[in-house]
Amino acid sequence: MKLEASGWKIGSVDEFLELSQEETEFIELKLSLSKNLKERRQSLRLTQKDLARMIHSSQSRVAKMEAGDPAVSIDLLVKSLLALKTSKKEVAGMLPH
Amino acid sequence: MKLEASGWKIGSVDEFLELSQEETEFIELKLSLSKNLKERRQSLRLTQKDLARMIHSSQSRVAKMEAGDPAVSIDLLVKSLLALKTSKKEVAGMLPH
DNA sequence: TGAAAAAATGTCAATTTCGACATATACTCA
DNA sequence: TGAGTATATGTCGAAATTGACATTTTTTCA
Repeated sequence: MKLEASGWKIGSVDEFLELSQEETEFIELKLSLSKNLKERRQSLRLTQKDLARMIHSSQSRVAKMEAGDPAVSIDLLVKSLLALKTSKKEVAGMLPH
Repeated sequence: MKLEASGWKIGSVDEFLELSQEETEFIELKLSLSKNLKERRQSLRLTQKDLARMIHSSQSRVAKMEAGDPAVSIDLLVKSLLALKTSKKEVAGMLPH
C-alpha cells in the first residue's frame, strides 16, 4: 500500500519518513473504513449527496471520506457507517489484518 | 446507561432531548472504547502519565478519555488502544451490542 | 494516620476538523 | 455527441478537539 502517495504525513522527529507501527495501523484502519463506506453506500444505491444529507454534512466531505483524506476523522466515518445501519459484525470485519 | 448524566448533548431540532439511534450507538461505542482502554491500561500496570507519554499527550487528556468525556475523539481512543498493542480481535470485542 | 503517587477536573490558546461553497472532472444514456 | 448527474478537488471561516498546565480529589501503603 502506498501511503505516501496521497497526503499522509507524520510528524515524528526521530523517525524521518518512517511510520511507527501504530501510525501505520491507524492509517490502515481509516482507509479500510473509507473503502467499506464507499462500497456500502454504492450497494445501497445512494449518492454522496444522499449520504451527506443523512449525516447532516456535505457532498464534498463525503467524497473526502471515501477518498481516504487524512483530514477526516474516524468519528465522521463511524457516524456515516452507523447512518447506513452497519452492524457490529460488519464493522468488525472492517478491522485490518 | 445514563447518558444524560455526564455532559452528552445532542443538537437536533426535531428531537428535543431525544437521541437518534445512530447518536446513541455512537456514544455507546465511545463509552465502550473508554472502558476497555482503562481496563487495558490498568491490567498493564501503566499510569495515566505513562500512557500519555506513549501517545504524546497529557495525563489530563488520558483521564478525560477514560472518563468518557464527550470532547474526546474516537481517533484519540483508537490511537491509545493501538499504542497498547490491542489486537483486532480485542477491538472487535469492544463493539457494543 | 499522613505523605507521596495517581487520577480527576477546569481552563485556554493552538491546531485540527468541520460544513459549505465554488468549480473542475468523470460518468450516464438519450 | 452533449446535457444532466455524480464525484473529485481546493479553499475558507467556524466549530470542535488538542496538549499543556494548574489545581483538587482520591488512592496507596508504610
